[in-house]
Amino acid sequence: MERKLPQSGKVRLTEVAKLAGVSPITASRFFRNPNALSISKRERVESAARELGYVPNLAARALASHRSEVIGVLIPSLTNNVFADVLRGIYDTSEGSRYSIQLANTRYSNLQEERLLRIFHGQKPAGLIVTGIDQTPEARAVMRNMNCPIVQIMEIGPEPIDMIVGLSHSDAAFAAVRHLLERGYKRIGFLGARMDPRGQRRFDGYREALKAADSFDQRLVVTTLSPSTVPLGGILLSDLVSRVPNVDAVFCINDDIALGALFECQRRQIAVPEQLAIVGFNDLEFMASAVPALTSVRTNRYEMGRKAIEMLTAAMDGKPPQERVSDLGFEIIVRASSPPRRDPSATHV
Amino acid sequence: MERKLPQSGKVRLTEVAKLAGVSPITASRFFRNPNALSISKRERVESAARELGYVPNLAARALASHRSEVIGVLIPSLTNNVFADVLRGIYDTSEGSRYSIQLANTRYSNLQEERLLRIFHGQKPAGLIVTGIDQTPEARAVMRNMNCPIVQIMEIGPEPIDMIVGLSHSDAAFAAVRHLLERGYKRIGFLGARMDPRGQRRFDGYREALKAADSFDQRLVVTTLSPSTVPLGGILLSDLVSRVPNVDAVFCINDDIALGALFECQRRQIAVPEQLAIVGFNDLEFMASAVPALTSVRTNRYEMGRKAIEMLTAAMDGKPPQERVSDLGFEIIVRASSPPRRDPSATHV
DNA sequence: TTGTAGGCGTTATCAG
DNA sequence: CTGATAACGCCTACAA
Repeated sequence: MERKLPQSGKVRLTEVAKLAGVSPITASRFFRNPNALSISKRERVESAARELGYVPNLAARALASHRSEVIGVLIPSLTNNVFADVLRGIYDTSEGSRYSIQLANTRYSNLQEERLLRIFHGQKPAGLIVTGIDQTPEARAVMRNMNCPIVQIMEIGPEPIDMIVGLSHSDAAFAAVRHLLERGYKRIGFLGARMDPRGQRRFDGYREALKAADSFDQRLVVTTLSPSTVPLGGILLSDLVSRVPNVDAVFCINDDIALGALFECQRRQIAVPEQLAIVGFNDLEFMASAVPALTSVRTNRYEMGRKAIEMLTAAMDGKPPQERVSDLGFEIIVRASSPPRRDPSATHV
Repeated sequence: MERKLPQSGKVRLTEVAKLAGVSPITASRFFRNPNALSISKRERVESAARELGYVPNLAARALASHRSEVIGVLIPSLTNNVFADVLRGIYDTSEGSRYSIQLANTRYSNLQEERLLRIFHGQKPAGLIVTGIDQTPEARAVMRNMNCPIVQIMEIGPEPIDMIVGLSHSDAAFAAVRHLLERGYKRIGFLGARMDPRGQRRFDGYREALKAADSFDQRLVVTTLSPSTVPLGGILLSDLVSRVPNVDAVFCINDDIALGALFECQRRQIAVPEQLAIVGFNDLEFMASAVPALTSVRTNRYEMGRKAIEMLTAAMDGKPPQERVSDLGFEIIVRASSPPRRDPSATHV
């Protein structure tokens, strides 16, 4: 019985081997580990493959070897700039390797994440990158079954599934709020949207910093579950100033909210930073351009993606792990929106 | 000879078929075309699959069927917000289908594009999405060899490779500049960065509109090949006003440049829109929030991604093409940054 | 360093 | 509508 599929001059490993005068398995080895071949055969296979224009059939390879050369990547949003940078790091770094990226969007939903994880599970990926540390127990169970290296990205936390690279969002937020406190601000508001787990932990850092200074006040906290957008920053700021007119600084959960807050101040003729200081989070490029330039917390997002792929490929290639936890830290980038406060009641310096 | 690979309770189609009391091929049909089965068998296979937690092996499927269920997507940038929206449309829409997305980043390089296309070629994708209409002849040759439906996105133009969805960037820019002319602006500058093919065509639209009004002046054009960023918008604006101090409006190649230009005006105390009108391109969310709110050209980016997948899946599923060219158009969103000009020399209306 | 043998899980084909 | 049979192209395991 003949198969009728048009084989369109398909070149298989067998053809390459025949032309090179070696057995198929030798040719196969050439593509996976050239160094295992004698130099003469290596060269013969190489030129034969080139001559025939051989392209390996990845499906056959995956079927026979029980593993694909796919790295699954789960992120919660495609729209958020923050992930664009991480993705760039991931794609740039994986491009050199033999692995390809399979991206999926959880839309900030744990259920979606579980579902996607199950799909990935069926594809036997060589490695996996997941966002954050808040996977459900079910999701963690699926991952443990996947039998491949896994890197959690964006933040660090206790009990990593396997490897983890990121920063402590609560520490970063704590430091940002300390910066405001040290510069003399007293009534520091919090503008939060989306309030995903990382946002929650930024809020935790904010609260802890203020509690330590005995300045925490629930009325200063304005949050919503809606996705972060620039316009929303304006709405949140409006809310805050109507509730606490004498607020003197705001810590925004991210830069989009901060920009929206700045615009709202411009609209309301609230002088920034004289009447209100603003601090954002992530340090997107526009923060330096704004008028006034906006203080923010710089996170190493590109680096996070790069590092995740490096850790993963090292593990997939069987190299001993150098480190399972990589804290990429953060940096408070101080700009004009949060100068030392000129407190009328303070002595002149 | 036994294989030693731990099969870890792997559930195959055979197991499902056995439990359902049908032949493997019948079970196989269930997953591809349930309607070809009698209702009773359909139900038996379904419950058996569910009970066993069966997940199809995509590699085996691809090997046996000679086609992968992968849609290759080539975009020039991961950082640019514009593509994030398109990607969201692509991922959202493909999620329901049986196709998965393979994303690759050309980094605005034709050579990268060719290289990636060759890689995709080897993977026999079920469909392909490429950005723009400026593929090299070599790239076009590779694509023709791929023997799968192809959709070009972002813009429409002559000689589509297969299908195409987008808008005319020159028409859109022309309309934006016409808007300024009609509102009485005389010296309309152009701020351009990156200057990729779509940027070039926006410039073409700008130039044509001004030439038609006999107002084109090369000194009003400030461009750079550097990637677009908000800070760059400020630099370009500085350049423009130092060259043509009495410029009364700027058309910016995109919204990032427009925002940077606005910030620079704030810094230089140039009143917007009284002294200078600003128009951007893409209508990102922040345009409506800015102070003043910025006029822009809305493009249907999410819809572009959605439509591309729809056209592709229809073609891949063998449906007759409804349309090979889909012009999604654009809309000038007029905001406070480009009001009718109060020309001192004009009569009062 | 190289080769032999057999199977990975699915689907195409054709016959009922 | 259903089933028997034979691939799909490559790789693992083992032996030499």
